[in-house]
Amino acid sequence: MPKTLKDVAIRAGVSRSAVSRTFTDGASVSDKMRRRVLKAAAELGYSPNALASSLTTGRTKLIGLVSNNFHNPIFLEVFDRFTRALQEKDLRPLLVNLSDETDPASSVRMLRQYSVDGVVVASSTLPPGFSKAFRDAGMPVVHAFGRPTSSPEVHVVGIDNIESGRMAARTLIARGYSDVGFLGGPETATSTQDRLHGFLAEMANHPNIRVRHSFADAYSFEAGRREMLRLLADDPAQAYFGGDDVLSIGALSAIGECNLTVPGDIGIIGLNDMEMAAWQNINLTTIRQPIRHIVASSIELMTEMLKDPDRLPESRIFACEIVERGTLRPLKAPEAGATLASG
Amino acid sequence: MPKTLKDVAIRAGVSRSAVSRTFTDGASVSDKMRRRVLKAAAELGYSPNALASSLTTGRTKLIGLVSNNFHNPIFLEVFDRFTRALQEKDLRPLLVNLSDETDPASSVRMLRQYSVDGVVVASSTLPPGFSKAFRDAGMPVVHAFGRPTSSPEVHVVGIDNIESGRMAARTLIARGYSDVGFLGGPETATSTQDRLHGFLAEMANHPNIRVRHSFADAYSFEAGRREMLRLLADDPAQAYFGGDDVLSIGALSAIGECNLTVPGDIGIIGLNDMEMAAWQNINLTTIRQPIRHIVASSIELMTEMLKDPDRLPESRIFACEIVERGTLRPLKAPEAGATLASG
DNA sequence: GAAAAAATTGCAACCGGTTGCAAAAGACTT
DNA sequence: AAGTCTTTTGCAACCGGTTGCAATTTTTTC
Repeated sequence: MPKTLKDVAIRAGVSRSAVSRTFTDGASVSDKMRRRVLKAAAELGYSPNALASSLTTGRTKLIGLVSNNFHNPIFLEVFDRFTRALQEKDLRPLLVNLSDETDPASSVRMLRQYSVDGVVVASSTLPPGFSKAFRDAGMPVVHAFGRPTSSPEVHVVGIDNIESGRMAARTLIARGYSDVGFLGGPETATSTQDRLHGFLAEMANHPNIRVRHSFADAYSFEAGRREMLRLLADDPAQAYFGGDDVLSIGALSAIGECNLTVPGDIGIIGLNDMEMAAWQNINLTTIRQPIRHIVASSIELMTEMLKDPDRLPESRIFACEIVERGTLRPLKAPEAGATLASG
Repeated sequence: MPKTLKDVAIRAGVSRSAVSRTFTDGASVSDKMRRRVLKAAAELGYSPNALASSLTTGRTKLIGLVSNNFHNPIFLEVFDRFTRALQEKDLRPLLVNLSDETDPASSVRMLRQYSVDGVVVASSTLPPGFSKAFRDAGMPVVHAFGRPTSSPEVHVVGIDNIESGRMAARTLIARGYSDVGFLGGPETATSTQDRLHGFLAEMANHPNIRVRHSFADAYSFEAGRREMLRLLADDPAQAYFGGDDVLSIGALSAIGECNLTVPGDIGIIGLNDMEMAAWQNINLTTIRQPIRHIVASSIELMTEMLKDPDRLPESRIFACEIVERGTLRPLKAPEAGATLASG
């Protein structure tokens, strides 16, 4: 049913090469020829078959978009941005849902069968083994929201989780809390570990502050709520650094359910700054992860890789910033500056 | 770099056809041959190129997953379910983000270039013109979350919005509200129109109940909040049927900001039953849209279409159900049954 | 054990494009 | 107008598979 190169060639009375050339830019075609071909093509409603051309060119313009985060609303925004950015560059996202996949092998096969030009892994919880498996299969890989290291094995774009842990700590310190908690996401996630590490490191400078930590078993509302209920049942801290925003919102719910107030009885600071955090009935103080930049930078890295596949892996680290809302007690003006400066 | 059919054929010392046949099921190959080929393939790490084979078979196993709803958290669940269901059937979702697209032409071209086997349109707000454009380009189409009609032009799977409007109305009536409002999504969306229609139709049976309606300009938190703030500023109704859950949560926020209580001062019923609706600090009474079934049914319809492209378009309508939570005043036991029965 | 039927295999053409190469056509010189 | 240099064009081979057909092998039948 769909028209082919040949149909157009016949109709225009020219060779198939001529038609092919008018549709590949940079090819040598006279203006007269081009017009003639385009006319015939328009009459037939022809559009070239990208898959067929990929056979000879070796490029499909297909990019695997791989994730296992289909429950954290922040990833809807991530997908939105990724798909738009890819489309703008004339690339097509082939979505791969790794939600309950533990073995990279089958996803590698899947993506190889479709000869994707590259793979964007968008996940804060997928182990690095996945990205490496894709790379080992010879595909350019960018791991967005991954764990940047000084000698990355694949391109990684993300935030400095250690620093964001410190940032949370400094924020709590500046507000004069003397008994704080780290309410992390899954203990095994590297992001959790790094944030905890930074948090504790910063707190170590303040021996008079009591610090404890515990973990929820997922970056989810319910996990955050459950863990907070547990904490509230037995001598809670004054303020917590929640693993991420959804988890923190779960914690807020738990606090509300126990008829305690925020920030009066308990303070919370999250991480992500998802849309919901700004909702007036949530109004979560949080650390903003610059999603826009992370996505843009990942795509940029990917297009670079497409040009030069041998590019050395690189980590791109973005700074986070505190977004002040209503779930922490206000700064105490005088000491605050001093404390921050010392951090 | 990746191995080809030919490599395997040479290594196994057989013809290319033999290799091809061992990888296409239903083809005639002896056991001995198959083992021999598989061995060679394994040694080389060969996996067939799906795109190349699509050239001759005419099937890419690529399904366009088209949506413009990248801001409503409910769609993350929708994408999750769709991608998993497709993967299970050995189909691959090619994601197309139509967020600011108004003209179907370019998306049709995009999908045709990749010879997708079919298109799933997942959207409650895309005009039917899009689905038709895909169909006219010769692709099997299923419009999920679309507007079912009695003589659909493409397959449509969704809920009966008129009936859900009635359902909301009956629910409010049963709770004895005498002054109710319809707080719709964008006025132009067919889903909004249908729900309003059903809502008003049911209310027409109860002339003693005061009814008004207005519209938010999007299915979003902020739109819902803004419209509710406007309503609260000037003689609000006792209870509202919100366009969907996000919008209703926005309305809840507005109510809270005005220091009014729910359901004491104002009642709200939403639609969707998104995950968040169940969060304890939201606890929204709502009408559940059976996403699971809608997705499953859409995929089922799609696979049917792949077998028989000439299948006549069909509407599949799923029933919704009320999910009782905390944003409406409780049922009044005696009259309630009677009122419901009369609806 | 030979003939007939069934199953397996390879050949070669094809799917819808691209591209190196040589021939043809145009543009420029003188 | 002939010769040279560019540009444009078509031919034909190729990309990585599939498949109809005929040849070959295996199995069945008597």
